[in-house]
Amino acid sequence: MANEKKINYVILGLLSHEPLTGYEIKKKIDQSLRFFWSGSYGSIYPTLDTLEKDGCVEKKEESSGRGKIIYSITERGRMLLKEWLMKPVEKDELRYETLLKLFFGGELGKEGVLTHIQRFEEKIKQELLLFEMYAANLEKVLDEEEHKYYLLTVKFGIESYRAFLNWCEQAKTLLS
Amino acid sequence: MANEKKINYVILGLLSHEPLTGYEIKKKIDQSLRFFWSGSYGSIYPTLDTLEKDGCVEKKEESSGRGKIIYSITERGRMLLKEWLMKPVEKDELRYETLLKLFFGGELGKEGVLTHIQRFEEKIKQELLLFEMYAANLEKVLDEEEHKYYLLTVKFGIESYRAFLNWCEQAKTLLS
DNA sequence: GAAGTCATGTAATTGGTTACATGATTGA
DNA sequence: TCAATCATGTAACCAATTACATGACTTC
Repeated sequence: MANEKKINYVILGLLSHEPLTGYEIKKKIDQSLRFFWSGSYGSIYPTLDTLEKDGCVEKKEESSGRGKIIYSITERGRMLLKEWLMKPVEKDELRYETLLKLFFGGELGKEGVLTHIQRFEEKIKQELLLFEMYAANLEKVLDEEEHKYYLLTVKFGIESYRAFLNWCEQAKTLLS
Repeated sequence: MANEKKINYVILGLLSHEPLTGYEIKKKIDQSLRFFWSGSYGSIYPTLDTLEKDGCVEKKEESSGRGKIIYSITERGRMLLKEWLMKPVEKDELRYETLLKLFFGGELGKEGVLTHIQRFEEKIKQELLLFEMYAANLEKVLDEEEHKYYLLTVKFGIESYRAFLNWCEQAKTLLS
């Protein structure tokens, strides 16, 4: 596992919780990590292959049923995951097209800018509701240690999105 | 300008304010857009080329001095920029390695997680100070219309970063 | 005259995504 | 039986970044 691309660690991290198929890994990413990470089949399946060749994961083909391929993490995989987890973070990146369009608002005009803010606000409100539901569910099962860490990331989403909504109000005032 | 990659519009947007060289475009991105966008020479110079071939920008080579190539936007470029600005936003994306590492905190352990939170907090505090300076400067020159839109994006940064710091406190409490 | 910045550009690589192909299983 | 979902995989593409190469101008 010479290369350091993050999808390696996303997969190892998810497998460190429980054995999963490629398909299930994709679902976990879309459900639990979607706020701060993404990944496609086109990166997941090939990465599972190389992780197996490098002895970081083991595969087990179901003999009955659909013949699913269930991957689990090896000791070596767990070690490499831990090593990466301890390293300082390299990059936290925000890429908001909304802000890009607002920055060029002089060309777009006030009405157009307000439309973007409106759309943004609605999307954030919806997402926030979901996050608040996740958080409420996680709070109920905090006895399990890992849930604490999931909750941490959900709370990050909640705090951020509340701030975004707060900003929407400010922005509308500033423009009116 | 058949393809829709965003760097096209970043450049057109910056040139809609004033004529610039490729080098200056890079600086503007790093200074004013860095919170929500990025771009490298390897994408800027080739894009300027194709934008010129498509009649969206015009170049003017300085005869004296260093022979800088100064680009300015054409009417066609301005039109295409406006068209894009009016379209709904396609993607607002956050990619925070910090949150990824926290999500796998079960494997890393409490101390490790706290270290990441600490590092994150320090970085955000520094950035926030800068944003607050920018905002203060912009508030002084709000008579110029475009500054309002710059301020909007800076304020987004400020609100977000304050929320992040608030989350850091919550997180530390939750873990202790 | 050396270091730093200004300035333009390119080749190789990266870290993916998208779209497609294929087929089994499940539930209405 | 038919749509939806489960499940695996690949080929082509893409929007960049990184690292390098080159050289002029400025400032100490």
